[in-house]
Amino acid sequence: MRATRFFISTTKEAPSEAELVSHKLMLRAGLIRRLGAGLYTWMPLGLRVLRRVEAIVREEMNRAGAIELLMPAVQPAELWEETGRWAVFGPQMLKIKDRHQRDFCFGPTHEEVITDIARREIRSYRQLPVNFYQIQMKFRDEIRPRFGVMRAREFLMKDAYSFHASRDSLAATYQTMYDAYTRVFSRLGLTFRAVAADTGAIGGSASHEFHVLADSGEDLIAYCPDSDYAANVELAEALAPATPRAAPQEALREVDTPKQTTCEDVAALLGIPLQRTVKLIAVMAGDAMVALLLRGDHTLNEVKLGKLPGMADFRLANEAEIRAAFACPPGFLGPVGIDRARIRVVADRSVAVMSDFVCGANKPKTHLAGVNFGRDLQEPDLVADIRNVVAGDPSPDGRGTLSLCRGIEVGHVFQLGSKYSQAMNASYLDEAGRAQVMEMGCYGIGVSRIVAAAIEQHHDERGIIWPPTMAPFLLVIVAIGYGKSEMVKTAADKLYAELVAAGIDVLLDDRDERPGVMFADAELIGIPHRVTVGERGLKDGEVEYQPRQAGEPRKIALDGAVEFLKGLLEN
RNA sequence: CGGGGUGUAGCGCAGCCCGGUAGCGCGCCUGCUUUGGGAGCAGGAUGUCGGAGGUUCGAAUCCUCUCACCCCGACCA
Repeated sequence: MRATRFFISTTKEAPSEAELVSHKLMLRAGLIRRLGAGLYTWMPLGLRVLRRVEAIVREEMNRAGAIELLMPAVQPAELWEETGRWAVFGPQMLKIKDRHQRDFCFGPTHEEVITDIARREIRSYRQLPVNFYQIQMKFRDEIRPRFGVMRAREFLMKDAYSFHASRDSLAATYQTMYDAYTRVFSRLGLTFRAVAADTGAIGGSASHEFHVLADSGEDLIAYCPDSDYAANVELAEALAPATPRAAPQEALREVDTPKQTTCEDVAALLGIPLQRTVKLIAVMAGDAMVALLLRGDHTLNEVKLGKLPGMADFRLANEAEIRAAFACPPGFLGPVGIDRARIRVVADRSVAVMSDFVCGANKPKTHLAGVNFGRDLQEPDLVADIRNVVAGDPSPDGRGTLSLCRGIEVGHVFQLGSKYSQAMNASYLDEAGRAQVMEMGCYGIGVSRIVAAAIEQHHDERGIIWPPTMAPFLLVIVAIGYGKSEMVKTAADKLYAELVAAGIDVLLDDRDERPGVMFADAELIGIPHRVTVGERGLKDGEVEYQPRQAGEPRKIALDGAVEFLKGLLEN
């Protein structure tokens, strides 16, 4: 491709709306342009990258035995009513009406549509297993789209759905997909990690997320450096402390805390570690108030809490509810002396083994110290794991301690089981001629998000550094004075023609720009390899090679340049 | 949805408090010079100041309403 026949639109400054490095660079390099909140045009350069990612995903899906199809982006409401998700998905779904006032949505996902295909097409166990996939635009009306294509409303996704006659078959395809995902992200040159994940509302028995590791990631991942344990913090188990509760040493006493409403402040006032304090979080489960006890240095894990019996629809109590139940404003709540007939107490495992701790006194401007279970208050009604793990916690697999890192979720695989096939009556006849409900798996990859995630991981102060497999061009020829120097034009054209003939995806920068502009653009755009052709070198029969990633520029003979570059790019 | 903020040229911003007919940098156009790291000189074009209403002799500036976007939070297969 010649730059003068392509469309390159770079800027020195990024629009103020961009916060993330990847977002800024994508705008500056002219990969994307914003149309509205969470809506982006993929400009020619960006589209080339997107297509590269798409191609690798497609290759690996095909290799893994998945079969491509393409489903409608717009889906009728009736299908979603069959599974009950028309209501469940709620405002995240873009609902639209046609001219007959019939309800549709712009598909946020395609379980219903594919299950409808399966129940119509698959009648016999002989047709199973089968794995369909598509690469298509999805729309989810995110509460707050942000970070450019990282969390856009319209985004490109690869979604695959497998159907099985048995759980074993599902598990086998799940593993095949897991392996295929590993290949995809490896080929894309990303540093990633597969982590155990919460199955959430979609249900199912097993689930892994694939995360590109980056400090800007929205997800927190707990992993064990000494083993292969890795899990989303939403899921990572905080083991019960190994040491039993110590016997009380201190007497119960009140302490004045005139302005201290947080565990941090109270601990600082008393000069004790934060780990000696207990905080009470009041939540409502239906009409009943539940008091959650967490150590001062821990935070509530809402996913874990929601899985406890009767807590599925919990919410934080508001101030009026708190005052009614505790006769005390928030900031001084504690578990001592409360009406246990009306308020259930759920303690985190780490709190259950504490003694002589500090907590609110249910009295304004007052806390209690030297508090002990059994002596000063009843034991908790329930002891459970309801906190987020922190770095240094023991790994749930018993091998070392956990570390935390951030990740960008770019893939997710689920064993769905029969949730959708049951609801939509997708069945087949088994060998004995009996109708059986199919087992299902689903497997997603955020194709457009990968582009942003890759930039988060691969950039420097000058711009993007594409992994070669997803670069819009593998190599750029910067021709200095192309329009002025016959010598440069001749050499650059010849080199370009020979590289094109060799099947190398090369960009010839034949614009009438100053060298600095062309260098800066090549670096911003992130093309992995650069060859500079100028009169200065040509006089000695040389051109200059410079990798984007790192390393010194080196002079190479013009004569052997094509062979040199071919050899270089084959590695 | 709650809290905070911003809308002025293609992009980044100043001007607003204190009303007087809109400016800077980058980019863009023309010419000359320049050509191995975002050129120099000279000339030039570009704005319904987000929208509507109001106050005023006069509104980018003050008031009311409204829309859009951004940030924080809640939410999230």
